[in-house]
Amino acid sequence: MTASPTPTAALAFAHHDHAHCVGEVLARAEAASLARGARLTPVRRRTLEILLESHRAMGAYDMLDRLAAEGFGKQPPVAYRALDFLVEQGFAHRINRLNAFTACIHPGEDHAAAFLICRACNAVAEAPAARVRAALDAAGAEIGFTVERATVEALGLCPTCRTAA
Amino acid sequence: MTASPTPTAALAFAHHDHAHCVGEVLARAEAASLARGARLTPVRRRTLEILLESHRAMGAYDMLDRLAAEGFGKQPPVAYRALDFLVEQGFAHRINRLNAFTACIHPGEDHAAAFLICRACNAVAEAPAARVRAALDAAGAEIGFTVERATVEALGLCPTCRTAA
DNA sequence: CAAGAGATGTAATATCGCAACATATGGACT
DNA sequence: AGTCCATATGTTGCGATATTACATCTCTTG
Ligand SMILES: [Zn+2]
Ligand SMILES: [Zn+2]
Ligand SMILES: [Zn+2]
Ligand SMILES: [Zn+2]
Repeated sequence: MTASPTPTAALAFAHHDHAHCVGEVLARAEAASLARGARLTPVRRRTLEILLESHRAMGAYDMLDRLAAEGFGKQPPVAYRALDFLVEQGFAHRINRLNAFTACIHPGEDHAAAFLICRACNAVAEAPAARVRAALDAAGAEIGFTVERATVEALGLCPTCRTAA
Repeated sequence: MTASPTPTAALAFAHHDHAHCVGEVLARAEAASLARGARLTPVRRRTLEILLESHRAMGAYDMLDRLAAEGFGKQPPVAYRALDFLVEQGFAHRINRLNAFTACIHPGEDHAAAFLICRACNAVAEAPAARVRAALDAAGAEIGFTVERATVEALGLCPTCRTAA
């Protein structure tokens, strides 16, 4: 266990000490919740854990199945509310293209993210998108548009699937 | 859903000779269809016209209502198929964030687009996104990811609404 | 004309997401 | 302690979005 680096986008497509990265992110989410007075309740915490463990983008109904199997509520709002909370707190992201959610790899920090979705294996990586965001801000500025929130989702091939093909 | 795209991104948020811009774009789509052997049939053509005339992002079911009222089929696939065709041909774009579709302002050309969505008036502008795309390609390349298709959607304030506020 | 491809239409169903309401839980305050 | 209130959790029911499967029609091509 060297240092304790922020999980990087590259990790999403590679093997790694997953249990460790789950614990790391979860601990950060807990700290951030505490710091800002948000309540990381059992359902919410478990929802984040499941997202982290699956290490993929998950649909709300997939999450609902998991939660229901563990004794939480069985109706859609249970999953949607927990997921919405995580998104609001910056602990998870919504991937519009997939109607799905994915855990954030650096929860609590303010950051622009781009999502790289492998069309072959469905892995989703969260990449830093500061430069993408800057280019988008500039494109908006040219016509007087002020960008507040951005959705950037790329479909393509991850290194592994690219090699395989 | 209330939005509005046009020939240049700047025009999207301003008044202009709309009838002319509709004709212009439609003519280009026709030429492109002819050139590549795609069949711009009556439903498809009418769907594109409606998109252009409405000058907004439209949901599939809104489009279906319009088409049904004009004597075309009344079932969802009628709208979805026509819209899918237009998207495939590059005559329209899907705005994932809105579950809606909008006419492309330069149909047939190969281009990277970013969509600027005003959160106040729901107008949608299609902005050139070559630089955004380049930045995204670079972000992917850093971890060996090959970007094939990108979805870039920004939420913010258009010039008009910004001034009003 | 016959055969096949592609387009259009319908019915039925799958998937995604939310509003409304009831109940429970946990502090804050007498 | 007990009351009050905000928040969270659970439910029913519904609305919006999207697709599959199949029937029909229309072109084109030999
Ligand atoms: Zn993130
Ligand atoms: Zn892959
Ligand atoms: Zn376009
Ligand atoms: Zn506006």
